[in-house]
Amino acid sequence: MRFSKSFVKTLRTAPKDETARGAQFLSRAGYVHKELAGIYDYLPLGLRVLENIKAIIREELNNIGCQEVLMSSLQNPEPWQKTDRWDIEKMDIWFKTELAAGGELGLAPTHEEPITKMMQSYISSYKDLPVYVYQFQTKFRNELRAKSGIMRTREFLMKDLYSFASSEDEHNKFYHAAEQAYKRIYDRLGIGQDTFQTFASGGVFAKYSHEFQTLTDIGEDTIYYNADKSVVLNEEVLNDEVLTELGVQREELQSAKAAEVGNIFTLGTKYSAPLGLVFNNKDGERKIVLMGCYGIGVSRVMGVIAEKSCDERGLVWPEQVAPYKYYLIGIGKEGTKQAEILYRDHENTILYDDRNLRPGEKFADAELMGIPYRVVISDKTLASNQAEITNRATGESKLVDLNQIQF
RNA sequence: CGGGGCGUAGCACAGUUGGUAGCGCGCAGCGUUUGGGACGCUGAGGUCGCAGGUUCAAGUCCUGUCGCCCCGACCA
Repeated sequence: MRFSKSFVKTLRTAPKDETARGAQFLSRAGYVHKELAGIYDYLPLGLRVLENIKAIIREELNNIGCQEVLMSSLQNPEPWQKTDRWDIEKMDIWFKTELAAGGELGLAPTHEEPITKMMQSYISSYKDLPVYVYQFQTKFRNELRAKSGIMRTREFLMKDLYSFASSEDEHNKFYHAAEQAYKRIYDRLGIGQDTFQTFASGGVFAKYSHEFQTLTDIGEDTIYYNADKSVVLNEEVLNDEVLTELGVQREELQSAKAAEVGNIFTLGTKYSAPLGLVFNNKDGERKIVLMGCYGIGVSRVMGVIAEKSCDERGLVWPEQVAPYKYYLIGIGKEGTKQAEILYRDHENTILYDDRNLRPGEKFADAELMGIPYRVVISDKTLASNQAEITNRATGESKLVDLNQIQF
């Protein structure tokens, strides 16, 4: 991308309605634009980050046999009434709307009910199982209080995956595969080091669920963990019974703030029973399908990465999620000429700052945006036919021969 | 939803006892600059969140309403 053609501008001061550091940088660097509290637009750079995160998730899920779909955002109340979740008393985060012709509709807060109903059309035999279906989809949740930029919002992008199995064995096998896939995903997103699979409340379906919690001061959850972090649990399940079950003492555990970046649940027949998702087994008996659900808040993950990967000057994206790998600056007449040539061959990986500005402003924006490598070509570097490459994370610079730069 | 703070130009802010709105950044033009947000001159940009009310006169006072931030509660 040519910076001069971008409609987005960077800001020198942070909008006063953002207080989280990562959120301030995302606004200042032009990744997102705020519409309302908890409601954001993703600008070209922000969209590229989201797409990079999605690509990693998609790859890992496809690898364990999942199939991608895209379901509707407008939802039929009927299956929700059957599971008793349509009532605002039962689910207080509903956004509801209505049809011009009469009748209510819901704006997708999640998709257990619709997908269970949808799968009725396709599952009728044990031969159809197991099956794993996921999507990247916008969810709407009428949160009482949105906060921390894109970390807790009323409209957000979520990857939700649902598994359908014919037996507990089959279910457990996939549940485990999903755990492993999640770990690989967080590793590839650059937050694996600080992300822990955590025992959490099972909500209404099961005794426990597993959350994936990433350490960050801005997180809303408090997690407790032992010395080698082999046991990690959410504060909400910190009680004697659980401690005994996990075989740890309260005194061994220390606490930290963390943000939930994923959650996996065993649903059992919670939805398949009331909605009648059944299949015939080998003996011709009707059985209820066993389900699981597995979520990752894609936009929240982006917020968590931004929050964790930044310094006084701005963002520091991990290479795999960065919107561009290189930020190219040409200084001086000849430097600019060479930069143009370089850019033309690598338009998709280079953010080329071709604006008619002094170098200092370009350096500042390169750092604010957090592009992993800054490439500078100037008379100074051209004297030896080289370019200077600076690593955003480490600050280290090195000179590389122009014809040897690997893009 | 309880408590606290706040809405004035794209962003950040000032605006005295009520007297008809200002600074910085950014933006436009010209010129000088060009390896760390440079400078000079000129200029554009506001129904002061919205709606009522009080007053000769409201950014300022009153009522209502919408929205924003923080703490807490809540969070399949």
